[in-house]
Amino acid sequence: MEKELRRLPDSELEVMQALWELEEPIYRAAVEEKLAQRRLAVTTLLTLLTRLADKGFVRIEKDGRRSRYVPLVSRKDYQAAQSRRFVQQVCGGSISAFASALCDSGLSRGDLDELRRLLEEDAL
Amino acid sequence: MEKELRRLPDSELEVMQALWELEEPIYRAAVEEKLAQRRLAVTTLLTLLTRLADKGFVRIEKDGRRSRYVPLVSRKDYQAAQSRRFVQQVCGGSISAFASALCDSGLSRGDLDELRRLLEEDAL
DNA sequence: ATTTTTGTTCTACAGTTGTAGTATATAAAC
DNA sequence: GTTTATATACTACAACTGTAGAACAAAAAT
Repeated sequence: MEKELRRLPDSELEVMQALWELEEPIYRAAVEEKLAQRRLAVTTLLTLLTRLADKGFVRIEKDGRRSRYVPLVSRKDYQAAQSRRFVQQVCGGSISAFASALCDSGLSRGDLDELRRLLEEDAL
Repeated sequence: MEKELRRLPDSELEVMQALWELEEPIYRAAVEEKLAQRRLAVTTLLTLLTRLADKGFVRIEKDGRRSRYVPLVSRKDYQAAQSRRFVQQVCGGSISAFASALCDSGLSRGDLDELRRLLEEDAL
């Protein structure tokens, strides 16, 4: 959980999100379908998958003419690493700044309450 | 508070952080000093300030040969906007995912408790 | 007045990101 | 076996980012 995962660019993150939601084995077609609303050219998607592999987020396994895409970083680890980065970089490590930011972020009162409740639960 | 502020690249954000910590009027020398540990070439800093101006985050006012740099976006607004973006983009809008991410983020127990307390306070 | 310093603007350039066309290999259909 | 459809790899390219040297203007020093 303590890995220093680099922040992914938006387009690559979207692809990772798709991978995280799919069940292995994952082939290109499934990713494409999951990202249907994006309307990416097939080659664009393949480029992004290759870049994710270059960065160590995905392993590409050949399976005949096709490829299987295996996520190497878990969603959980990525989210945890980026949360840390966010508090550090955007809020200068200040928890109070972070709390105010959340309160002003446009999250609903309900969301904020839920967050508080979840933090409480976890504290036990 | 509801502005859609674009995410700044790391280097530009660092400069903004410096601007937010300084008191106006802000001249280049002060920013340079605040960022002393970065050891940027003067021209690099000036490039970043210009780019921030292009993006509407800073206004540059001529004062003889020198320039004053006036932040146009408040730290608070930026942090709020980026918090929203973070929950949406990284956590897919899921508060529970966000809460777990925070718990796994390496923030200390104390920090998490403080965050919960601050959210509670604000809820009143 | 000339040299030196200082402050900014221009130009530059490699690496990253967003996006996709072209080429190539191979499997499927005829 | 030749045509056709697929899947991936290679190439491309503009915009953005990180970083800074070169050019230029003006003020300060001599």
